[in-house]
Amino acid sequence: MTQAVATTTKTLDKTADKKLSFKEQQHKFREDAILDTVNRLLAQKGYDLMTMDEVAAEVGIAKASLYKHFESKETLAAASMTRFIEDAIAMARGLPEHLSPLEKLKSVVRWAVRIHLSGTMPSLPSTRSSIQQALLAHQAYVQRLEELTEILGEWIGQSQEAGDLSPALPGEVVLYTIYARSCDPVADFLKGGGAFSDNDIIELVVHTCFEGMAKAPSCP
Amino acid sequence: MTQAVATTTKTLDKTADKKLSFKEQQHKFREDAILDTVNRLLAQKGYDLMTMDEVAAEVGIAKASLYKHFESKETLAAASMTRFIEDAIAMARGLPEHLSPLEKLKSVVRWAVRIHLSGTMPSLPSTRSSIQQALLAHQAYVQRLEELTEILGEWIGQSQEAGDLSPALPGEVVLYTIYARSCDPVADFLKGGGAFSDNDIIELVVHTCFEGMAKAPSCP
DNA sequence: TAATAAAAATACTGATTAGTAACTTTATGA
DNA sequence: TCATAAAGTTACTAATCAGTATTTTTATTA
Repeated sequence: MTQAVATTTKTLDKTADKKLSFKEQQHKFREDAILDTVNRLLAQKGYDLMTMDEVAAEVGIAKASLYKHFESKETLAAASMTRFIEDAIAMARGLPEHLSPLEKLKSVVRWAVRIHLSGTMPSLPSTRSSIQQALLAHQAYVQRLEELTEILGEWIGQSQEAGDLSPALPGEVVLYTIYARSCDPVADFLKGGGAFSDNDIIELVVHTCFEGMAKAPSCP
Repeated sequence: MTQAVATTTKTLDKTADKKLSFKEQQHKFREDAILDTVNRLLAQKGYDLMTMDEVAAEVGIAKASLYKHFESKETLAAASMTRFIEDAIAMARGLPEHLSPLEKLKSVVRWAVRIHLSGTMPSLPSTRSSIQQALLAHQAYVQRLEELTEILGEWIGQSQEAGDLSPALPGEVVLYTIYARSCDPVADFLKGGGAFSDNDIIELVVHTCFEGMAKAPSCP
């Protein structure tokens, strides 16, 4: 695993190690295919309802083969989550420099909600899932999450100093709120209603997240 | 079931039918005890991870006895949810008349977040739970939910007309957002952090819900 | 107090599912 | 071409859990 995370998947990466010949490339390719499927299944049904048989069937391999790649269901889900956070970090780092910290934060939420709406965000439903706790034992995941948190934390501080974000709100509140809005069930409900396009939904979620629902008091 | 829903539980209701002698009273009492337990377990672990053996054990009865009261796990969860919505309706109807519609909406969110924080909100984690869909087949639940939705819908319309809520936001967006904020995982995270009291958390959630996180532009 | 009916407990069934042991195929390199 | 090692497959195990058939207890009424 020579990194090469970046966008979403299927990186062939011919440049670096030529050693990754065939077998190893194929291995990595399949591993990415597995993670893609897991992302989708986690998004659709959540950890508890996702079965290893199902994952194997959708990828088109035998269940036992799954265990040649990942040692347990827990590890598999953790890998899926980790890759997602890595994508988020890459996205955040790739944001244009000229954007204000607040605009950067909004961009992250937009990006996440779009993925959520596409049905490929491996977000474990809510706090209460058998995995949520176990996840904290997975070093790679925790490390990436901390990395992302640091990036966002910086922007939050800057936004508050710049007077774009309410300085009265504790940083953790802003951070958790941004994370929570990124997989907000409101987006699902609105999508289910069918009255709005994905873009509409994204802007509605971002707007209520940052501007709230109350009407801004008009200046006299 | 002569209604008698009201607050939380254990209504003995000696006034009405004297016919409810002992056995029947005991029956209803136990049913309420079961639902209390289910509320707590649903809040803690969610539908999929809650087992009928566990419910029985916590109530202090045998599993088979559970099935004398509720015909299936699904029915049991639906009953729990239904009672909760009934409580919400009673709460909403009991709000002081003098409050503005916006204040009433905020009060509902406050009430719900407080219950959520107390660990007794039977909210099924997110959209992806095996029960969420099945729930829509339960008449009583759907009916109560519609009733609550109508009450809140009215207040939302009034708030928008009064210029308290942004008229640009579609009513459904406001409604779904209020429902979602009522079981917002942000509250759990903040509680887990330990830095805030329940009252702090409630006000933070209500504030970000209605006023957002952006700093209100100062009037020149 | 005896008869009876409701409710509770014991002890099962059958289905599902994470994980594995043993065997087979396939690509690599000598 | 043949030995080998990795990856794949089939066919299992063991555990968990919703739901139930049967027996036992408890409470009410005659």
